[in-house]
Amino acid sequence: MACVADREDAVREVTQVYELIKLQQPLLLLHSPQHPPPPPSTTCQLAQSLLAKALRALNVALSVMKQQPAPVTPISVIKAEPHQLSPPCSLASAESQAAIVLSTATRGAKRRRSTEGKKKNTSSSWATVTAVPYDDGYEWRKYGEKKINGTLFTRSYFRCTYKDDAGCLATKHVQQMDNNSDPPMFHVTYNNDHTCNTSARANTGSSSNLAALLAGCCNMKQEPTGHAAAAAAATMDMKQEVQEPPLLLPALVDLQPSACFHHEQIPRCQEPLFPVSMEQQFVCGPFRDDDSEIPSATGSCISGETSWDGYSGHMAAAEDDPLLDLERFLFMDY
DNA sequence: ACGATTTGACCTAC
DNA sequence: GTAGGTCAAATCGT
Repeated sequence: MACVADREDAVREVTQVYELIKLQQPLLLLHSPQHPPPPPSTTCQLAQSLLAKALRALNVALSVMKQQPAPVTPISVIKAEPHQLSPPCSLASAESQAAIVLSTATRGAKRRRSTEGKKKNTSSSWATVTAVPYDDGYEWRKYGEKKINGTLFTRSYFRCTYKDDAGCLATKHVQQMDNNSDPPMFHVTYNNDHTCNTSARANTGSSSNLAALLAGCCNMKQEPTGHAAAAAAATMDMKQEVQEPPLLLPALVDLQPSACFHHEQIPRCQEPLFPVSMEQQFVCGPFRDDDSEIPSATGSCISGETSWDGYSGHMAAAEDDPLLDLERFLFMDY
């Protein structure tokens, strides 16, 4: 039986760190193109310190969260590796699905992409399970929809809006997993990194992730996320009044796992969080083949709501998974 | 009018 | 033949 006080403590700690990050953000100049950035070394030190604290707090919180019933909005992100893939979607429950990750690489082993220019990217493919598949920081244009065998819902295909302009080959497809979970979960598979913008942006796969932000800050390559969340949401029917998201981190208004962020609240940290390489570089240690969801969940922590849920979803999916693995993972570098 | 989405056809791999 | 992925004309929304 989970202790409510522990949970509240965990949430409180996360909140504090989050607020700290928010307060320190002007120093980080994560989104302040008007001001010249501080020296890279200072920036990186501060960023890493904050990130370490955030991860530690999140770890504590998530440790408690593990005791809770799986909330909603599970999100897991993983660099797809053929050997760690689950069998094609039992599509049974949201909990189990949270950890299910498929790759186009594996599918590619079964079949190759049909048209030219799309078959060479099996190495740049990753998948995520999320409740918010359409707001991942990039602009997508839908180019197809298909009913897939064994699925209840059609699969939607998207490609980068800037495919023509910048030759960006990034694509993704979104598959709703079932209608048993609330909110509904989507399996999103990404192919190809974005080449329509800076390398940092392309590598992260999401301009919104804190680690990506930190990376961009340290590398001084982070660009204003011009065509980010606003248009991403515009690609779908879940259109809300999405404006250019606030440049500063939003207040951590609600850490309750059962709550859902509105677009205005989402700190622009939807999935995919980033490819493995980025995550390894700035957040975590080496991945484990048998625990591949953990890094991704961690990577999403800073964003708030969705990460919590994602983590919980993962935990629910792997009940035997000891927290020690997570702690080892989180504190490896501290 | 322009851009985005829809949808059936087509292509390719298995 | 089947299934997944993409194309492109038609349609829709602004």
